[in-house]
Amino acid sequence: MEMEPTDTDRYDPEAIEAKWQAVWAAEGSFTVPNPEPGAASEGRSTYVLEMLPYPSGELHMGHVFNYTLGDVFTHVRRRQGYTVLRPMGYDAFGLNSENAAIKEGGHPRDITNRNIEAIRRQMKRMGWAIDWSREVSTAEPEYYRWTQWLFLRFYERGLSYRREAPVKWCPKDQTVLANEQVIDGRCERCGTEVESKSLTQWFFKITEYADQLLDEMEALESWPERVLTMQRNWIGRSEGARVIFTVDGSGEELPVFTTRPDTLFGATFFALAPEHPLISQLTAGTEHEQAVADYVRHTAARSTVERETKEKDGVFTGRYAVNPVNGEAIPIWVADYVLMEYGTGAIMAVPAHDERDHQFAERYGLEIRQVVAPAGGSASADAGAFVAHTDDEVLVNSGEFTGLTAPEGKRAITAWLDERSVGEATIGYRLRDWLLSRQRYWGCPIPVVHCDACGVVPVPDDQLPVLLPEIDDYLPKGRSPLASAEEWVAVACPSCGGEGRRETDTMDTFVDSSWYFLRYADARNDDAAWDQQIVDFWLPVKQYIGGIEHAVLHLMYARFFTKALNDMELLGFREPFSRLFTQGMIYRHGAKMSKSKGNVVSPDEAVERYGADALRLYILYMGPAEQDKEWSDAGIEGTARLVDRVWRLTLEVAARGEVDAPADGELVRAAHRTIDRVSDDILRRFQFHTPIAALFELVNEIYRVKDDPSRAGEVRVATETVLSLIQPYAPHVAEELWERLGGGRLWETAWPVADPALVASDVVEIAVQVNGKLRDRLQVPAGMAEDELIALALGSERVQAHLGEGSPRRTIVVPDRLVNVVA
RNA sequence: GCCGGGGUGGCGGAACUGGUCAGACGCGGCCGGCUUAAAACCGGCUGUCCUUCGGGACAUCUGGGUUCGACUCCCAGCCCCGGCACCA
Repeated sequence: MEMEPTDTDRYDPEAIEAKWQAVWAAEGSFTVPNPEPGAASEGRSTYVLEMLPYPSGELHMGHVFNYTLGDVFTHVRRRQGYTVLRPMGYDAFGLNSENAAIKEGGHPRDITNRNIEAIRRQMKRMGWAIDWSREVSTAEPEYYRWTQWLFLRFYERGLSYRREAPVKWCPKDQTVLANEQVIDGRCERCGTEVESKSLTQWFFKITEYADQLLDEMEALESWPERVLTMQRNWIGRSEGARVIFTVDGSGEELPVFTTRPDTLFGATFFALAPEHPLISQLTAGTEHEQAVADYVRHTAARSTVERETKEKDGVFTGRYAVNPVNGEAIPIWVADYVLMEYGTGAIMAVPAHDERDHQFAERYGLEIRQVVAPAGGSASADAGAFVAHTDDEVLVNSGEFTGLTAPEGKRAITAWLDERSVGEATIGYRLRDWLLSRQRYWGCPIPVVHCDACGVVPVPDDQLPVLLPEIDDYLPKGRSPLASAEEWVAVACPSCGGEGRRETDTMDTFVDSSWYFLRYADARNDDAAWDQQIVDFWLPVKQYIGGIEHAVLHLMYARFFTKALNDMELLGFREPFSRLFTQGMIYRHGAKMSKSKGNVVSPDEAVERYGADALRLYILYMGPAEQDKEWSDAGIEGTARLVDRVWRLTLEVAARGEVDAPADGELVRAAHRTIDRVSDDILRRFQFHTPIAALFELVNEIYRVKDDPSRAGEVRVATETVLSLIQPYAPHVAEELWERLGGGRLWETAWPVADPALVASDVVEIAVQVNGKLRDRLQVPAGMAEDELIALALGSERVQAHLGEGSPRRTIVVPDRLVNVVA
């Protein structure tokens, strides 16, 4: 008679997950102590880090993916005997959280704290092995005190400064944005078209590190090529020359930047950006003054997007610039395709060799003079700008430089200019300084005081933190809401004691997240941002995991911070993240999961339905971690089935107790091969989906023979292997079943190592090919000699059938793998 | 335009340094078992075409090439994705 299954026999994820989560919490299982002073960071300690979440809502599947990936890696490393620092925190300040608060109606602090609680609960429900003793929130004074302290260190070194500059303004968010936060002329967060304004703002001098950010990429292991490319593109280094033209008549200098000094003899006009400060002076009192002023005004009224898309236009100033290389005076125009932000805001225009200059010259009938020609060719009739450049092109119509190749010409002309102090080799960058101030409430206050007598005065370290004042009306209104906290703003000048006013702008959230990975190492330090010995022990982060969307923003800012702090001798390393892994995004029904599209599957929903373990397995099984993936509701049922199969299998094995059957055989060999595959995939290849396929295979194999009593010993060994290998992916069910099998704490056991003798097989299958086509397969003992293999292969009937008459011309043997007979 | 990454069944993908019918594993589909029945579960089949059922031919975006042997290497092209872009 079949017995009714009892409750403890049925797989109940909710109950066992709650049980083990409680055990881990009670025992502080994943808490990692700081090292003893003087401990070397070499050897068996490591730092695994995933990008911290914004608490602007609940966790979504992208987070589940990110943190499960890190969790699997962490478990394996810990079981290999490594001490793994694996902390968690919340990027709690900033537009994300503040906008969430505005939407929900409430104070940002309350909404943020509520979201943090929800996220923490979700994280615990997923069973991630996090060291909760190091949890930080960037919006707490214990944290942002040190953000302010760091700002002051940058300020002391001239790496943060204030200046008036044209800046990008988001009219919806009512705040300025960093260049990195403007995508296609729109606000990165809300998609609103940004405007241009001239404002006095705070900047970090990241441009000073442009070359180091490029050159020190060499030190980065296994950063994805696309991330490095994006950073290179963003920094936009280009080598060229600074050439000093002069205003005809006044002699005033008009420097330009060009990457093509070899085309200097082809400059037929000169152009200034409409914002160029010299324009009014050049035209003052001339007949052109009115027309030029009108043009400048018109251009200013155009949006950035309009200016970029319409046909280039401009206006003549009536003045001329003198070309230093030949003394020629060329007309100075004002043209809207010249950008004030790049180079010097002025260009020498070479219509024959630049597409844009060519268009402009055509439109206004300006001279086009070819000075570079293809090798062996000569100056051709005008047929558009000749911009192709290969190294064998030669200079023509270029005075004493005629006949040189283009690269030679570049060097020679630059050297000629340099000798006469009218130019020099120089490098241009696309990268601009990082605009860090924001006219919003929910951020870290900038710790300076403005004093009429003393100017900008830093708040002394011992007066930190400058607490963010509690105000009711925090809504953005164009100037910082902090300005309305009058009692807070009014403060004695730390320098002279006179009347001072606090800075009312707050910092960009990316400042908070540019150093959080340092704080984790020494999260509870009340005396310093960190103890350098401790930070140097854990860091750099050995494995960083996060979304591709931070390829330029966060990842470049954090690199900049680390380099600057290293230069201040606060850190012993120059790159924060040795290895980086960027995960793909999760889609459903072909679109990114989002509330507005109604295609969201919440982690809570999936956990309730299938359990955290099935979700953890599925999220990693979907496909290669670095690619975008499509969520499938049916797909998760596959891994839920796997968990259930393992559950039923183990209970059967446990019910049998000890068995007499031998604990070796083909199934044990299969188990050892699986150990090899799983370890190699995770540790060497950083691949997380194929190990699950390997586990599916092993479980399938066990199921095929599990009812054969003579194999009960093998079945037990293989089942234990499955539990051990699945533990990083499905820690709750693995732990529960391990306990039921009579084991101790599975998460504390050593990660299994395959026995090489069991991985290798004594019988191998040899492929026999004729002319590269497979015709037969032979089972032979491993290590068979080549001539024996050839003899066997030639003896095969199938081979003979395809060989026909005559003897083979050649045979190729790959030991233990194949024989190829060439007829 | 410049830079980077890709293109494999109905779908997600596997094949790691060129070497066993390319397509593991999962999803979906088909068939069978169990069941009064259904679900669940268990087992089998599932690239295309031909077949005398032994097998054979074709097949990893397209076209060439290297090689005994190519998803993998080389050349040319097409397509998709990402970054940068009036950047001088």
